[in-house]
Amino acid sequence: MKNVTIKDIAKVAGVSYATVSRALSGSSEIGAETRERVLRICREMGYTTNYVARSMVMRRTKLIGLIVANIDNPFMSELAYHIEIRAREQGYNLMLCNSSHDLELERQVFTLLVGRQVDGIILVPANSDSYENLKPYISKVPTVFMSENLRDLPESYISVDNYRGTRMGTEYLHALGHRDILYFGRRKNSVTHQLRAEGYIDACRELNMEPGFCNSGFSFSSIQTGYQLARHLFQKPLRQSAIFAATDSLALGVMEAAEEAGIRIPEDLSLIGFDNIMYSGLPRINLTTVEQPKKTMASMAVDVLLEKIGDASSGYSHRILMPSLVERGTCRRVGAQAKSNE
Amino acid sequence: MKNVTIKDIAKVAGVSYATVSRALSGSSEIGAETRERVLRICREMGYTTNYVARSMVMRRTKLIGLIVANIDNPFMSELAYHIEIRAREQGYNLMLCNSSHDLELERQVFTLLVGRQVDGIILVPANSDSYENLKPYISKVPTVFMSENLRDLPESYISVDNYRGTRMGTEYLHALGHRDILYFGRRKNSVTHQLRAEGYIDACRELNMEPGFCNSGFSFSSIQTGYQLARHLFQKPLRQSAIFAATDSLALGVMEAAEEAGIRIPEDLSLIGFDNIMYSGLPRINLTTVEQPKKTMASMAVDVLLEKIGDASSGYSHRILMPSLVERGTCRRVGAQAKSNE
DNA sequence: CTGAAAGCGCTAACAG
DNA sequence: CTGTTAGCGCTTTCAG
Repeated sequence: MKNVTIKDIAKVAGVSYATVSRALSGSSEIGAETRERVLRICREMGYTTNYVARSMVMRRTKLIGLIVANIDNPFMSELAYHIEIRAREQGYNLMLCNSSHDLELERQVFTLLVGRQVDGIILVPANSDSYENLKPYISKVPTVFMSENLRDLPESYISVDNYRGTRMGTEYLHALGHRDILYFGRRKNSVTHQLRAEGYIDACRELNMEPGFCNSGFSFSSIQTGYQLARHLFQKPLRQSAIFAATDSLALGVMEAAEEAGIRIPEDLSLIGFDNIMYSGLPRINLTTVEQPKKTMASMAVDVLLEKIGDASSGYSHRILMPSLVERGTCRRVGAQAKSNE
Repeated sequence: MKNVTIKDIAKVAGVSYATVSRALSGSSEIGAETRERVLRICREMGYTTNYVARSMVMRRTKLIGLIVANIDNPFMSELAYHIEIRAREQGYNLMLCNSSHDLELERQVFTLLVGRQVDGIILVPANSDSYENLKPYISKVPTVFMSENLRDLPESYISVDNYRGTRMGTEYLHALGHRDILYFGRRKNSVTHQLRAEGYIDACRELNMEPGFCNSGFSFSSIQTGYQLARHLFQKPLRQSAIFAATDSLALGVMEAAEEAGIRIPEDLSLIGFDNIMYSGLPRINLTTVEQPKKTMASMAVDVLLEKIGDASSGYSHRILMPSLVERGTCRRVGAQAKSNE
């Protein structure tokens, strides 16, 4: 199991181990024949660089810490997939941690990652308190936030334009003839969610509709949450002809409850989500939704982070990407009179 | 950005830095008052252990490499989730890599992880050639394979009893009155898939049914693959009354194609899958399937790996877990005459 | 162009 | 109980 080191190969090559290091690093200050010979011996002896030792002296690890609330969540695992690939392209590897939506745990893994000497951290925060929660530690390592919008906080983040997203969705529903739309799953402790709600509200105002809400409090979005909430909601007949769910997961929960309550989608009720997770494109689900450009967000997060790693004195940047509407099968055109009937 | 080291705190505490190390490691050979004082100073100065340096001398990193074909796949991200949590409980962190179902890439990231000095590797292989592919490198680091069954190869793996799984499913379908079942998506380069096919075949034999196949060649399972294959299949009227899909993803593809072809599930066709990915429990999907106990598999993989790390001379172990049937809504009871009609 | 030597931050003998 | 010292494997001046 003993790995062959630079010294071992120096010995058989009959050179100093500094020379081996030079050959390996492609340094110019080394003779071509020596380089070839050393490299050949490396290959023959199956040498592999010890990155731990290298990191020690180079004072960088080429490691990025990735903290997600829950990798077993389609939105985050899709991000993680693209982040890993992009990072590796750039010579970085990923150290993955789940915060399990827990601020305490999030802080714990953050400091742990710092102790591991990661060169930077990409974070999909547990909630809007994450920034405050991590503030004392963030100065220790280049960090970029993802998905959660930090408004004008002095830290880099990548986010979609959530406000525009819900505006677009609301306008789409309006164009389809809906005049009474329920915003479902408004969440408290998330700026992202607040912005989504604001986009919806403003669109309603401009289109002369009355905003209406079904709040989810502090619980983060999941199919479960959506289901519970919707089940309660469907106990009384619903005035609205459409539901705008704050996330696709929530929308999926709505679907489940609707099924149970005998409410047909889209015949009786139109439904639109936000995120465009993979589930949503499934046959029978076919959820109309507002898409977040996850692959772009992922590469951008890596790029912004590497920039920051490269130049510690650089400032911070906020990148807001445009969402887009994905029309599928859960929204139905309703007549002008649909509003008064429903 | 300069981190405070053991030396810095030794200086202000007025002790040697070995003493600081002792205080930190909770060594017994140190005075209680000294320990307290040192620890207090550590806290005050915001000291954090440099794990890279520690790894260097301890010759272990407390890092586990996790290679999955594609983290953006519900089966694997669920495994990853549980693996990460279990590993962290045991003081290990995860280095995550995607092989993207590519043997060449898989080898690349494997050696990369070895160079990173991970203490062990958990691998969800790209296909059945992974073992051969990685053979020269596996000796360098404790490794456990997951999900793919290695038969009697001398390497540790965790797998579900795939043979029993399809047997169970087939018997279930038979008990529901089905007498002609199509096995869908039989794959070539995977022992796991071969075992699933065998379980189906043997069950058919014993129950006096004629096995029938729709093969997927070498392409790994995905909704796409299932859809393409099923679309082709549904061009001619189907003799069978039920389809056993080799994986849930494939089954989802079947659903999509069935929808398009106007075939109702389960009214016209019963469908059963394998894996029980999260998608399958979704409203409207509600896929009957054979479940793999993913959380158990994940903890077990970590435990087996740590055992191996702890005792390099220990042998290998094959752990085969029992699958279970999850009855949902895609299989329908058919009359005794259903067979002759369909 | 190549060798010698210092040192990254930490642990672990070995002395005292 | 505490200090001294020698590395872990590698990169990087600094001499030659």
